[in-house]
Formats: sequence, structure tokens, C-alpha cells
Amino acid sequence: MAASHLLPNFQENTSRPLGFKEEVDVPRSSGDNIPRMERTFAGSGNEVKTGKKKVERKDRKPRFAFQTRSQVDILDDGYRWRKYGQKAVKNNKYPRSYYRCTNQDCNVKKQVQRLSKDEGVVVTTYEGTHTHPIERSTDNFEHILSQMQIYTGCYRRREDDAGAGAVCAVGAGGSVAKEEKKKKEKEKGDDAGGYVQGERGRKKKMGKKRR
DNA sequence: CGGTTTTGACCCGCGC
DNA sequence: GCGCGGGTCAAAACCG
Repeated sequence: MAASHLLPNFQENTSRPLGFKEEVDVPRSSGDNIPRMERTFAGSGNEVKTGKKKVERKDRKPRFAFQTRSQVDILDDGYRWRKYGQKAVKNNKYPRSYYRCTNQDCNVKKQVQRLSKDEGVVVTTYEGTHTHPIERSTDNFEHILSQMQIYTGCYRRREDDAGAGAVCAVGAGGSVAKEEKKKKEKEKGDDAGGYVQGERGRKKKMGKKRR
């Protein structure tokens, strides 16, 4: 990848407006993924909390935060993502979207957040590494790279200080594969002025809590 | 029809 | 001990 397009600038105070702090840090660490697969609704039982043994695997998934200037939240990096959640952030008026790679073998997650201060800045946080080839051809993606500024900021905590250090370098040929992003002008309804989500999706859950 | 998105509910860890 | 905030799930709606 042509590193010439990338701007290896580490986040300065100027680049991070309010509330951005060290978001990408991983405070808890003790198994925060794998987790609640067994909540399995059903019944009454809450036996899930009884055993904490499930947290054996201390996976060290590296997380990377990228600040990109783009008008679209969804930056197509060549992989297929499926949104599985969206939450409103306290400091930002824009919500944060959670995506997950559709590949079964690939558990890569990514979350996209837009800064309320600078709507042009989109923070994309990747978690994990892809273990499969890109399906979408990155045809003229370098062309897109040239028209967007990418600030590379690698925030890592103690956990991955050992091996993850290398991946931190964008464009250095790390194992992180290509985290390149390219604009997608195929935006569905074109969110015009803001992120006004229509009333798509389920109106209201009739049941209450089935979990 | 299948896959994806939407979105409220739920869960968990941390802070107070 | 309670509350807040962040992260995930899963049912329903929607789109190709």
C-alpha cells in the first residue's frame, strides 16, 4: 500500500476535540467478548452469572482507531460488514454504530463514530484482524485515499504491548492487513443534513424482555 | 426468500 | 449499593 497517502500523525490535542480522550483503551480486559452467549433467554433462569469460568480465554484483540475525514460514516474497506448495534454517545450527538464482519471465521468488529464537533471527522475503531481475503476489489481505492485524509492513531494498552505493537504501524506491512477505507457513494437514502434515521426496522417490541 | 438494518431491551463493569 | 455508560442481542421491518 502506498504509505505516501497516509499521514502518520499521532493524535494531538488539536485533532481530538471534546470527549475524544483515549476512547480506544481497554479498561476491563478480562474477557469482554465471548461472554454472554449462554444467556439463551428461555425461561427463568439466570444461571449464567453463576459461573465465571467462561472468561478463561484472555484474548488479546488489538484495537485500532482511525480518524478519517469523510462525509459518509460507512467506509467500505473491502469487507462485508453487518451492523449489530447502535448507541448514542454522551459527548457526541451522533450515534456510534457497531459493525461485525459477516464472515464466520472472521470475528472482526468495528465501530464507527462521528464527532459532533467536526462532522467531517469519522472515527473508525477496528477490533481484531481479518483472516480472509477481501471479496470486494479495491479497484481504485488509492484514488479515494488521495482525496481523504487519514490520521493514524494507535492507542493500545498494556495487554497487547508485545505483539500488537507491530500492527500499529499503518502501512508498515503489519499483520493487520489492509485497513484502508474508501468512500462509498452508494449511500442509500443519502442522509442529507444529519443522520436522520427513518423509522425503518421494528416499530415496537410487543413482548418485553425475553432474555 | 434471504440477508441486512433498525432499535429497544438487557447485561456488565466501573464510578460515585 | 445504586446508577450510568457502553456494548450486545434479538425480533421485526425492509430491501434486493
